[in-house]
Amino acid sequence: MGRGKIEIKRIENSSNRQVTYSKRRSGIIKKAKEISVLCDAQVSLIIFASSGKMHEYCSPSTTLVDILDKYHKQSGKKLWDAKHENLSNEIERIKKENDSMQIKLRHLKGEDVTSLNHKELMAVEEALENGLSGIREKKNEKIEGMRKRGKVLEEEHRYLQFVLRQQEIAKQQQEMAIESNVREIDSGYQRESSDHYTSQMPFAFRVQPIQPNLQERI
Amino acid sequence: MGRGKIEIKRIENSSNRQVTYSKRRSGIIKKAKEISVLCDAQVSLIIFASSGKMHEYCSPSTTLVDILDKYHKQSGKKLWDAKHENLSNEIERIKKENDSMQIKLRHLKGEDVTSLNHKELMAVEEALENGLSGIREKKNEKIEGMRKRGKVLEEEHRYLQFVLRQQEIAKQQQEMAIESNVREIDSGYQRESSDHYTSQMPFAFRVQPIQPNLQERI
DNA sequence: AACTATTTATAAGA
DNA sequence: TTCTTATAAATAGTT
Repeated sequence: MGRGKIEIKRIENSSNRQVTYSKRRSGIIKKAKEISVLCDAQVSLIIFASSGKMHEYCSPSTTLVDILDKYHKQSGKKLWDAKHENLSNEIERIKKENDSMQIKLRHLKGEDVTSLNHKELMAVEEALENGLSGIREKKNEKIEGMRKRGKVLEEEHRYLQFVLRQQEIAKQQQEMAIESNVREIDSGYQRESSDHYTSQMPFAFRVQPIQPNLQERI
Repeated sequence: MGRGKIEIKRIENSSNRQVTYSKRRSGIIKKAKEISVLCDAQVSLIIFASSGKMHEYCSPSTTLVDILDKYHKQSGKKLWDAKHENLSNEIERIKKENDSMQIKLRHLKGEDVTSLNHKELMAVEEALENGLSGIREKKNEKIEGMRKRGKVLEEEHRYLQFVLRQQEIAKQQQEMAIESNVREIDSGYQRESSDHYTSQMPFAFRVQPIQPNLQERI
């Protein structure tokens, strides 16, 4: 279409080729826009000149990624590399896993069980019973543990009170001893008294009386 | 270019649009071929009709992947990576969902509950109890349903036996009647006997005795 | 799917 | 390059 007909073969004259490229490029992009609008089509057009310069057109209703995604689905050709495919597969796999877990959870909540047959109902019931007995066992263990720890705390409390009392007594005795020294008289009372209190200390606390990390196990 | 000028806007008439699409599609693909050959250009053209059908053209000297690779390098736009990132994010999201469900399921099975505090234990226990009572309710409903259907079947069974017996009796009576006719004597026995059996038929079965769609409700 | 009157694209020239 | 214009090509409406 022009002053003369041309054969469709490479234009050897470089500047002619350049001019024709420029003209036809804008022509084809115009056509792409038109078919997009007129016919509700989604078009992706990418053109590289031999110089390496790129031009593109993409329908306004979509994106290149979107079109390539569709292309991928329809043609089956792998554009996205193996890595991509793997990711897609993994998503598929995880989604399935997800769905089945969701169903299980629902069943365990007693939802959506109308579709289950008797055998399946029994299985769910058994699972719930097992779970419940397990949970109750654990709970009881905890309660028992707390009870025991309560006792231990009580004993520790008693021990601490004992130590405190002992320290107070020691202090008093020291003061008394100082008084004695000041007066430079009397002795034999101090040691006897100390022995008395030490023998009152519960045996269990003479080695490592305080439980470490007590809080963390509650 | 045609019998009349057209405005470049969506063609509302569906079949017109379809025809125009077809014509212009081949036109634009021809143009793509021509610019490829004439100007040594590399062209990728992907068109989706609104119907979803795809057509593509790619210069013979290259491939779509190649062009997209170049596109990627020149435009700096991430085609691959964006897609890749999206997929990765989705996997991440779904995995998290997955994990939390898995933990819930474990807890409901009574596993891994050591890490739970007392309040959480109580919550799990309550969920199990609720589920269990729900399941048991459903199960009992089913059992009750089965019991009822069992009764219906029993009654039907009795009815069928009754009908069968009645038919046998009728047959016998017919035979007796024939014998009577042959001998040309006796009468008054037949009718009495028939009335006797009809009165034995359970009242409930005199209208619509058989339940329809019995299987479907099991 | 073919036809054809027109419009549109563009090759060559300025 | 860009503009012009003669002509080829594309295509809208029709059959």
